[in-house]
Amino acid sequence: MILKPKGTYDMINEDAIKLQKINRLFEYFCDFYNYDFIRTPLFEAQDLFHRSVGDTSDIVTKETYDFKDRGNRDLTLRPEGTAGVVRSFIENKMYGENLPKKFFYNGTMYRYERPGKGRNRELTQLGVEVLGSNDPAIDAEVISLPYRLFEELGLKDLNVKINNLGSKEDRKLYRDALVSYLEPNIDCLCTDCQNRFKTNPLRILDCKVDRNNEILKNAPSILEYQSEESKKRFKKVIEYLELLDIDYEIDERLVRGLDYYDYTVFEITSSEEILGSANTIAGGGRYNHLVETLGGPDIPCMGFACGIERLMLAIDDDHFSKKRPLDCYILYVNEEEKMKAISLAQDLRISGVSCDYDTMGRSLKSQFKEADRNYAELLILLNSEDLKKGLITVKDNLTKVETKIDENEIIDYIVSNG
RNA sequence: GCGGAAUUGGUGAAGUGGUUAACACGCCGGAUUGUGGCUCCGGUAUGCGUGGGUUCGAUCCCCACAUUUCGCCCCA
Repeated sequence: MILKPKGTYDMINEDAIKLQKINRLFEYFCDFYNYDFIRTPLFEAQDLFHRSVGDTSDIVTKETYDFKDRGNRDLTLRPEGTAGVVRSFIENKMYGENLPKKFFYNGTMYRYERPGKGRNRELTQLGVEVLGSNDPAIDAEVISLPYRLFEELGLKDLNVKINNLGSKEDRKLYRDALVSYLEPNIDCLCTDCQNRFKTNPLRILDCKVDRNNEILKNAPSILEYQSEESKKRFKKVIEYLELLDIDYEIDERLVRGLDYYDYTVFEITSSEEILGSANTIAGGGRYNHLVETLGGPDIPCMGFACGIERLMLAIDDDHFSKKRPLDCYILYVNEEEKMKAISLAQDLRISGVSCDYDTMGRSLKSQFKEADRNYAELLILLNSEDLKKGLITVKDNLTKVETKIDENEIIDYIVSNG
């Protein structure tokens, strides 16, 4: 037997229904926020991710699916969605059009990592990117959209953590201060942190091992190393968030693992009880220099991404995994009735009525069961005797009331009762 | 990438070094020969993850691998 590749997932039954509902709700939200759908390739030039996500992040150093195609090109299955959208923005010269561009996307991402709860090699993300506006109102909007979405989905223990990484210059100042603070004590930190000290010292801040280490607790705060302008900007973001009634928590040690972020970064977490350590379901931030880094003009951007598999774990099954009901189910026994069932089904479907009938040679008794499994609201009982008189029996599956309808009026009857 | 645990049908699971591997759910058929959901009866043919090894004989013991899962790392 051929099995699915490690870390991949078949979305079937309740999961498939849940996935569809999430997608529909997300698109519905995006309409109201005025975001347009964008679809970019599943694979891109390898270089794109090295230059955007950053060479020190784990995602790029050891988690990408890299391959050469038959033309010997170096390609990578996308590990995240932002880089592709930015590439498309630049390549299609959208910076010359009306800004901002507000996009939403939805698709699979690929990261070669050890699978576990809320961690897959093929993961599905939905997200938005706003390109062209540096208004703090956009920061607040991009945080509020997923927040409202999650509220609507009934997620428990929602928590928004937000931080300000400041500008590149701010960050360089802080980085130097942090390095000189940590240097004398570096031996007291865990081995991972000692490595991070060389590659990406800011990441030491949200190390879980050293989380409660006194050295880190007393480390200088990034918020103190920022220009007045950065601070003012962050204050505005907070002010707008409060205006939107979003509960947030400032976490000055929130850093995030992708190199392209500056200014606002945020994460939304849900119940740790359900999700364990993988309880970050959405994250994002501002990336004001990525467009320039990738060869475009100086265009400020902001976005978020949400891991759908984690979101699905966090959603209560009861409300979102019910199969949609069928308008009617047609029951028959002999071939004459079956012919009628087939043509009637066709007519009903064309008239906008969902319906189905048995194709497994089931007994009448079993057809009733099948109708219930499909949550059929009306049962159409075909009977040769009645058909000769031009009559068809319709049974309401809730009240169990049967009505004999003239064959010629059956469509109208069902449409008007549906 | 590192450490732990697990793997028996469509599903949930019991079990044993030796004929036909329980039980339950589900599904199908019948009783009710064309009006179901209850009840009763019967059926349920790719079943002990894969490959080796020990043994007269392995689903059971040993080894390896795979997959799943928990924790670490990282991220969504």
